Amino acid sequence: MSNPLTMKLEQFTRFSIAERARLDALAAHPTQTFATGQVILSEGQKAGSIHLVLSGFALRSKTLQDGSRQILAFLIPGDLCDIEVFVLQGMDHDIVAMERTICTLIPIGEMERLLSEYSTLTRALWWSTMTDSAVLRSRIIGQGRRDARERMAHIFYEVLIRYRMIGQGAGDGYSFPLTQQDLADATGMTPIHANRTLQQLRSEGLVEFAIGRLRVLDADGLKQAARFESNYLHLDRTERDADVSGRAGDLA
Amino acid sequence: MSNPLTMKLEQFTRFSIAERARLDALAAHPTQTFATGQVILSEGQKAGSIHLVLSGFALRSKTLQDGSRQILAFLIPGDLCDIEVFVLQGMDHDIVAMERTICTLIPIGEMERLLSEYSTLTRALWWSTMTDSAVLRSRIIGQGRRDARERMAHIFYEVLIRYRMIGQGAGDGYSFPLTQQDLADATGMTPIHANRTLQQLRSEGLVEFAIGRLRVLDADGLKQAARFESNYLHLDRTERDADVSGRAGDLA
DNA sequence: CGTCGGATTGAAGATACTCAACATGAGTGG
DNA sequence: CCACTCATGTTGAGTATCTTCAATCCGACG
Repeated sequence: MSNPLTMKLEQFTRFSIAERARLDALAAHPTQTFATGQVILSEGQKAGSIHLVLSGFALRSKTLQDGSRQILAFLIPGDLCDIEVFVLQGMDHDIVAMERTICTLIPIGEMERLLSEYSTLTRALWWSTMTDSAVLRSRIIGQGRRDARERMAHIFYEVLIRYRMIGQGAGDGYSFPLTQQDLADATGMTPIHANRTLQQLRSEGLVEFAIGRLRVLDADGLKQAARFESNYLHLDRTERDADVSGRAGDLA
Repeated sequence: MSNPLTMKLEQFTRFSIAERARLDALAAHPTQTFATGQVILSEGQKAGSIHLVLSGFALRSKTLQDGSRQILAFLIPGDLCDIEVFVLQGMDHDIVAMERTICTLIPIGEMERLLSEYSTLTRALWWSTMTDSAVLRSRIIGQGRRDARERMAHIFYEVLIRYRMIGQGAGDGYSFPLTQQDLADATGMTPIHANRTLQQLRSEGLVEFAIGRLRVLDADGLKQAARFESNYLHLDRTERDADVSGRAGDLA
């Protein structure tokens, strides 16, 4: 079966049989399972292997000296936690599992071999890191120029799209195991204000946010509320997000 | 003479004579000069060559439909505007020159050859994009968890450090050709509030901000005011920022 | 049944925004 | 040389958004 990384990268490239097999084989490596709340990688750490999320949900977070925390990104299946190890000396933030999360550990050497062997893969991975950067930029725009409601809607919508990229989130919502406190740390507000903002989105009939799960009731409305601009995700081969209510099946 | 890209990358790697020569030779390519305010690359555009800033000052900016603008990053000599062209279909934001700015245009093919030829360079460039991401993340932290004064101080300090990485900014401040409107767009405030925040930093004796030029009067104070955390820049070979008042000369 | 983490509500206060006026300086045309 | 415009910077006053500090509620779990 196709691993979620393959699925994600296929948004961008069409792989040969050999490349695809090689990529899928990554999931065969030994895995490590992390419990809810467990730290996958902590600031300063430099692991000997690269962590690929196979299933579950994790996030990048940074805690400042005064205790305030900022959530930087969400990691869903198919995301690499730390390709940075290739070149940087250590993590500059933490990665924490928000539900039972399984990672494949890819030895650095193995990854290096893979990259030198298949230049298509190198490009695909590069694409992946570039779109990650684009997501970071879009979040800066959000924090700088969007109000609380728009920011929260934007996060919900972005995660929805990303789930759909790996062929999930079509049914009744998707796994989004955050507390309102976490949500506040992601959007840069206080938990109180996050609560009220959430209530607003609920009352507008856009989303339902039960603990651990988000259900998008009105995707178009949510997109509008977020003032979402689609182009930054650089989806080459997909329908983009014109039809989010649509079929997950034909992404593969 | 060494081009600013070489200088920057040497923060991370030590190059062989051949590699260094090859890298320096990039500056020999045809250049293009942009006037103040001129758009170097605009959203949606996909140029046939990669733009490397040789001298001047530019920024990445994104204008939303409602006219509000967010400045995403500053580009100083040694920065690449659009390595993304390798893998993405086009720019998702604009790049604008803020003073007379000279770019080398490196044909994509040439860059590809360079990368396949010298794996050290590939790594070094990878390091560069990774640190760029780290800067983006730090800005998210800023927008989310720092107040106006801290945000502005942070931007000033970050640019100071980055200038020092390329061996500049030691004397009486550095080129920072922004209006208060631009500063507001970078920090996510209104120009009025940017003005007042700036006045505060001035009255505290931390900086002087004449038009087009920033002078840091009290680097340590500024760092403190920004609640700056040094590690995210991943400076391997330099003194980091322990001694910002110090000597630019021995960076090379 | 009590405790505990999360969610929710209220009210007061701070930070940052809006709107509007005014100052300053560079550049332009009469 | 002066009047004019225009972009930038500055200041004031009123307002909105978001925060702080409480208190309360609720369901899960021992």
